Amino acid sequence: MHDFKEQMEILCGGAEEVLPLDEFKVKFKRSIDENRPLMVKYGVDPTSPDLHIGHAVSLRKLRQFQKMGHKVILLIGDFTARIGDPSQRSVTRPQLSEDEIKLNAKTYTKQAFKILDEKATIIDHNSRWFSMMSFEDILKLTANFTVARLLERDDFYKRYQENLPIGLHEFLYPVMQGYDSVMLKSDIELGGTDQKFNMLAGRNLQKVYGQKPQVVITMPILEGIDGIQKMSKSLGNHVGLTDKPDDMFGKVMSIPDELMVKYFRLTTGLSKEEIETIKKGLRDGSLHPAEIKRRLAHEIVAQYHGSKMADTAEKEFDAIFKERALPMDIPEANLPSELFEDGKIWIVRLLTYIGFARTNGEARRLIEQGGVKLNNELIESTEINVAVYSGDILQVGKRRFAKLIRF
RNA sequence: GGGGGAGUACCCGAGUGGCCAAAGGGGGCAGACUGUAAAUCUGCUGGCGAUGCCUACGGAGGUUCAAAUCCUUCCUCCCCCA
Repeated sequence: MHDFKEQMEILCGGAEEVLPLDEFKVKFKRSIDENRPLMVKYGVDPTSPDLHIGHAVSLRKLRQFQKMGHKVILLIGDFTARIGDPSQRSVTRPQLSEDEIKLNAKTYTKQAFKILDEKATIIDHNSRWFSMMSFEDILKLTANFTVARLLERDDFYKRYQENLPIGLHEFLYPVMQGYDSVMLKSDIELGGTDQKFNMLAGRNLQKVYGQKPQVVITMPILEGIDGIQKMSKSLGNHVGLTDKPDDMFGKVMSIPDELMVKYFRLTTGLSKEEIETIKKGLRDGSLHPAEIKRRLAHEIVAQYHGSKMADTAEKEFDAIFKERALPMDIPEANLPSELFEDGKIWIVRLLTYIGFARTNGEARRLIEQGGVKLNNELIESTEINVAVYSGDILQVGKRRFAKLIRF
């Protein structure tokens, strides 16, 4: 076992903020002295079950706690999800049914246990208390907050300043999240920096209810592979925990260079020193960015698929992008014979039929821009009919391939 | 309850009678380059087997030779005052 200082360092490493730090030290010390595990709360939104390496940032931190003998409470926000959170934008989120939520939560936990230790994890649901509350209970609860206080949250503050709408129920989210902490008597709550205000609300409420306030640990938000917006499935810039090794490798390779160090810090198990070396090497040019990025990709893939699969993914990546070879598995596209006339098919029709272009217009554009190859030969005209034999390879752009099968 | 503002393509957003399939940006796609699907640069970005036709500026009507633009009406959203 590491000593106290070392443990603290590990637990705080990569975190954006620990609020307040000395309280954390005290709690942590006492937990060791009394041999009593800390209860670390982590709230989960069961609306989108697919986890990505952005979620993994927090999950990995939780795992560190578990490794030191502490417990994680995975709180499924099933109550909130049932109401649907329309915060921001006008997009009304579909309200989820209880069954859907259950299913999502199940997928979620299954994926989370790729990182977390199931034995040291307690799963709970906030419907357990919220569904029992009366309006009177709610009023009593909300009386612990003032509007001025809630307006401190910078998201609310900004919207208020800019005359943008703030839904009343949105005001209640921090209240609810805080109440979760009361019900769970959590010692620590972990979450993204975007959760800071809500988590701090938990501290206030716990004090009101005579509990020792939780320590709040915020984790940085990981940008997606576009390097700009936060990683999210709906933005399509995510690296999913269940992505195939090849995809995972490729996606990581496409992050902007500037993000590499952050990714190392938040998504891999590399030590502080190793990361420092990388950082320096990149700065003085002694390390090649492409090499570093492939190491990053390898590290990440290895975590979820094992290092053997990571090796294969790396080789595959080289084959396609360095040597411009064909990938190993090319999806097959079946072409029924009625598509053909005299053994030939209009190239535009072929592209749309396979799904490489949504419309004929799009297919024409691809051809005009020199992005379409049949058996490695550039298609130069939109007005030709091509003969197709089983096993022929159709390629669009650099990375879309199909093996054509006639039947 | 009263007053005001807005709704344009995947998103943001310009356009106040014809030159509008609609500026600009973002995103997406393709090409070049290379170190990768980074960065940068260039091009494309409603549909149709296509020098034309069709569909489109919240919905429905109307005025006009001609409507994103003017009128009527409905819907939706927002703000301010009370």
